[in-house]
Parts: sequence; C-alpha cells; structure tokens
Amino acid sequence: MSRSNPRVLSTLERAGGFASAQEVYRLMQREGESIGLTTVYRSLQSLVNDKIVDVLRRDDGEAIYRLCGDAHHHHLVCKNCGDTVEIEGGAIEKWARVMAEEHGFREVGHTAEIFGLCSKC
Amino acid sequence: MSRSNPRVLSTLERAGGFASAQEVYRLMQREGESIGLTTVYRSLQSLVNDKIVDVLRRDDGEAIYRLCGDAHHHHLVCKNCGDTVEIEGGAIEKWARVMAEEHGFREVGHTAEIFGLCSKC
DNA sequence: GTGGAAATGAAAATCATTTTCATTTGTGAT
DNA sequence: ATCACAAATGAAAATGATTTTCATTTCCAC
Repeated sequence: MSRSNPRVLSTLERAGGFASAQEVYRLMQREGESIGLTTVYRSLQSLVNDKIVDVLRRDDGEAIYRLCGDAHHHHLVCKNCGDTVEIEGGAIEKWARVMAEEHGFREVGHTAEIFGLCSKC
Repeated sequence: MSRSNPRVLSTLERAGGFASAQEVYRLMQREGESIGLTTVYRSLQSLVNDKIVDVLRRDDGEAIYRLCGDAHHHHLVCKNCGDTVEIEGGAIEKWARVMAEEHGFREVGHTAEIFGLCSKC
C-alpha cells in the first residue's frame, strides 16, 4: 500500500471545501507542482482510508473529497445565472442527526442544496 | 427529445427496487427483449426528467434508478450496502424556504440526502 | 402512398478511475 | 560509500459507465 503524498493533502486544504481528484490534479499542475494523476488518486484514497478526508459523489457521479471536520456549509444556487451563496445549515444538521438515529444509522453525513432564481434574474 | 420506451419502465418495475441502466439492459436481454443500451439510457433519463423514477448513486459511482412515490421525500442511504430509507423532510422544506427568502430567491427547490452506515453494516 | 419528425441502436467517443509495470527514490545494513 | 530491497511514482494502457454520432427504421398526418 502507498502512503499519501503530503502535497495532495495540502492542496485539498487550499482548495477549501470540495474538490475532485481531477481538480486537485489540475490545481497542482497550475501551481507548477510536478505530480502524476495516479499519485493524486492514490493519495486521496489513502486519506479516505485513514478517515482524514470524506468522499461524496457529485450529481454527475464524480467523486469529490473534503477534509473531515471542516465546518461545512450549503449552497443556494441561482439556476439561471449560477450565482452561489454559502449558507448555514443548522436546521439540516439536526434533521440529519435525528433522522439517522431514528433509523439506526451511524457515521452520517449529508448533502443539501437549494436552487432557485436569484433577485437579479 | 425522446420519450421513454414503456418496456424499460416495466422492466424497472419488475426489477423491484434498484437497478442500474446496465442491469435493466441485461435483464431485458435475458428475457429476450430486443432493445439497445442507448435506448435504455435515454428512457431512464426521460423517466427521471418526468419525475417518474428517482436516480441515486452507488458507492462506485454507478447511477441506480427506481420508481418513486409521488410524495416529495428524501433519502437515507447506507454507504456500504446501498440500502435506502425514504424519509420525510419537513424541517428541510422550511429551512429551504426561509433561506431562499432571506436571500431574495424565488421558485426554489432543493436536494438533500443523508448517508451513513445502516444498523446491519 | 409520401414526407418529415421522432425513435432506435451500433459503433465510436468521452471521461473518471484503476491497473500494470518499469523506473526512481528512500532507507537500513554492511 | 555501497549494496539490496521495499515503497513511491507516473506514463501508458485497460476498464467501465455514460454520451454522442449518425445512418436507418418506425410512425403519423396529410
């Protein structure tokens, strides 16, 4: 088994929030880091195994990673212009916890997104 | 745009629960139905658009489809075995409405999903 | 029937992810 | 310093789901 390349973790941190393997890779390229895509994938997987990062799936099926324990937020997205507002999800956190407990689920996470038309559109 | 092939829906019904596009296709083949993989994909997509079926993602990223009741609900998904529970989202509905209003958004919708390990896993 | 629009599917293209494998790097023993 | 061996790396090929292309077929309306 391979260990995680520390530059991958540091890049994911810098990305702030979610990033796919491809995005981390592109980010590192753009910053002049010399690294292979394979190593990015391996490192992220290893970080997931070590429970240092969480993995979710985007709607299109691409895997996205983020640091565990990151204060997470949700998004309010305009479906016309794409404008995005980060919002707090206090009510959601509680809802998720209660629902999960009610059905005997452990180690729960959640995704939530609101979309609509912003005031400009 | 293309309409859904009714045999795809009927096969998905018969599959009882979840099935990926590939699985629906294989099932139809095995039953001697003559249909192309492309048509299966197109039909499922169209059924999703019409909100006749729900689409989720397996852990490996494959899209899985299933008939869904007409009531608006959310999902509690086991990230290990894929088991799914439909849950009410009263708290979410309200949260979405409040947040949207607070930021001047109109015509809002939302997505929310909870994932974790079910009691069996 | 005739013409055009919609549906179909085989094959090619796409894209994320995984695997293979040869090479490089790091480390510890001598 | 040298040797040996394990771990890390990455380029290229393989995989597998999904999408696109495009030529053909099916359906209707007239």
